[in-house]
Amino acid sequence: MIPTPFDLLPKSAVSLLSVRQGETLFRYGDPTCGLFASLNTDVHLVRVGQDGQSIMIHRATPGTCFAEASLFSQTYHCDAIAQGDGTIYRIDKAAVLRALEDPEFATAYCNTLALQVQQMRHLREILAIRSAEERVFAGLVAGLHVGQVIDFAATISLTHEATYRALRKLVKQGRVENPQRGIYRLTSR
Amino acid sequence: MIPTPFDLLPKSAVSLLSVRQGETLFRYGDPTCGLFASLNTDVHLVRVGQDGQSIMIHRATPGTCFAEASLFSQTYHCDAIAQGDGTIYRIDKAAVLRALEDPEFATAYCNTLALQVQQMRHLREILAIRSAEERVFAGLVAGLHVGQVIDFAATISLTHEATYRALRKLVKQGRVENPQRGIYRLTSR
DNA sequence: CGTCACATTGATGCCTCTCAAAGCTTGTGG
DNA sequence: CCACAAGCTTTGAGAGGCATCAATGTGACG
Repeated sequence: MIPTPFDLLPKSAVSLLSVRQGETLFRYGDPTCGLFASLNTDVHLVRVGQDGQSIMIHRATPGTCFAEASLFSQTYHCDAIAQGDGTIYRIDKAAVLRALEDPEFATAYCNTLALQVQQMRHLREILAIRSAEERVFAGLVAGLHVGQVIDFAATISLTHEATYRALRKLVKQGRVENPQRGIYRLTSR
Repeated sequence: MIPTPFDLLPKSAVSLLSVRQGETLFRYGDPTCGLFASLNTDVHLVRVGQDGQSIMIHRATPGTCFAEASLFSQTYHCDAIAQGDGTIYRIDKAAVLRALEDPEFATAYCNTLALQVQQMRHLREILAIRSAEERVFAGLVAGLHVGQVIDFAATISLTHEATYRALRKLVKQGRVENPQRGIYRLTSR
């Protein structure tokens, strides 16, 4: 149920949290107790700017881990807010640090982290694309999940209006198909 | 000389490469032989798009590692091109995988990777800022090194002209100081 | 002293953001 | 079963800002 490296941990290391939409898992400055993995809801990691505006720095999706850096830090560096009702795994910090003694776990975890770095670099590449049309297309090529178009737009840092217009252009060009209202996918697959 | 975790490796795991500007360290699809750390020159990781345009996906700076994901992959997923003459460390893939058996190394390396993920998320936050002025300021706050303004502009995905104009505005506001031509830093530090 | 790369500033146009409104779908309660 | 609300989807009009093209200034280096 939990993604790759953490099924190697003892059961006691993992605890289940039931959360409701809008609930805060941790706040900036809280002492770290571990990292998290969501089962079935998005969790937004946001940082509150000087003028009170919240900026999303990560959109954790079901099946992915977040707050990994907390393992090596004394406090959390952002706020985590559940985007819906659901279940979230909390993985104990001390247990993970202990498990790193096990080569199999250590290797698997490094693999996970290295892949994440690679993915973030890919996202960075996409964000560097100026044209909304090409950015949306690159996002689709990257395999980003287009569930709610609004969330997809936030992931690639466009307004949802610009994203809709870009999607429409891509559909007209035949590069993207739109089988249902609100459903988009690459052509020929 | 090499950043944190890798001084734990045996000397034989690290080899030095002398490179010249424009030289390619590896290409997309090459079988992986290890990861790299540059001593004194930038290395650009670029991916070549369908229309032949090269897109920078990472700007490795002196003292940082790159191509970590190659440890767990059979081939490289981008091209690496040295931006100047200099020396680059190549760290043997097999040696690192072996070193992960050592808990001390494994923990240190996970720490490095987790921090990198955190930094990438921070960069992602910066790239999401629409206003050039605020984006430049956020880049400075993040501690991004403003050596060549042109490179700094590329890092935050702005044209260098927009970056110069934003810097000028920030200087006028007193948020940034410009002690010398081409040198910018935050005020009061 | 000439070349070259970076730094800096100017003018223009396009593209995306912003604000606005209407269509579509789902769910809820009367 | 209908009405209404709420949220996503879609499209429109206008404005501001960044990209783009262009030119000049400046310093380093041979």
